[in-house]
Amino acid sequence: MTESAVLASAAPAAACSHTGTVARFFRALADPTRLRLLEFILRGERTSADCVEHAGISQPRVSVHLSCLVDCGYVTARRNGKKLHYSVGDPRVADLVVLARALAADNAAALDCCPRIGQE
Amino acid sequence: MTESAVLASAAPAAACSHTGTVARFFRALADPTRLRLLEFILRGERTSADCVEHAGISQPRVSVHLSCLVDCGYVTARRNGKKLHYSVGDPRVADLVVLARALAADNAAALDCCPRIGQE
DNA sequence: CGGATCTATTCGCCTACCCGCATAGTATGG
DNA sequence: CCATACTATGCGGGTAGGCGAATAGATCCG
Repeated sequence: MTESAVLASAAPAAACSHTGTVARFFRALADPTRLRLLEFILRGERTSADCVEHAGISQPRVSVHLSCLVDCGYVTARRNGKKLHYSVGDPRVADLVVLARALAADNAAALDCCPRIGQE
Repeated sequence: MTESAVLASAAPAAACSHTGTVARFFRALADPTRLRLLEFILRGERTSADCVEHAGISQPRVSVHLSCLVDCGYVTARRNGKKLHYSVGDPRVADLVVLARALAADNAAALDCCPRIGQE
């Protein structure tokens, strides 16, 4: 790792990450299937098989969604034998979801009528 | 308004809003243009003209995005003379954005490489 | 090694949604 | 009231990203 790379990763860069990156971060939660999976994993470590059963869609689709959640830093994967186990390490993820749920609940009526966003 | 409707709006329904609704809520922030507008308004009350200039897209498009943010409960509109002024009333909105920015910053590298989500 | 699981990738299709442009609607001030 | 901002809607086109189905790749156990 170069010196500048070390500095870059050490610096939080927090104040100024690009808006596009943050939008992509939100996009990961903007799909009902992924959000459902994340909240499922939030309640405890889950295997892929657990997730497939819970999501009610094909294994390949679930694999893609879980990869996405991992890439975006929401969950981490741990291999144990043949199986992968997924869990949420960062407690801020739960905070984010709880906060969003509270806000969404307070605006559910208007939200459900917003014609600019698909009906489900 | 019916009695049951009154009860429904009085009850927070907080604990159990449907996942689809929350996903729709996130979807509003999943677009870079809308997120950019929200963060702009978060820094102070803005007119539509301010927003058009800041966003760099056409007035009709900005109008649609602002309507979406209003519908989803992120911002409120106030008319003063001919102009509409937009602002963020609920402080939790700022909390949500700050929290998401912090998480996104800590995963920026992986996020930018996630092939499941478009490159911008 | 070889078969049995478990997980990831590719393909084609289809819908959601963003954009610019043109136009319609609405509130205010003279 | 009417002209003039200001704001919202409709349309056509393009791209992102969701889905199922088929298949390829990994990993472990005997």
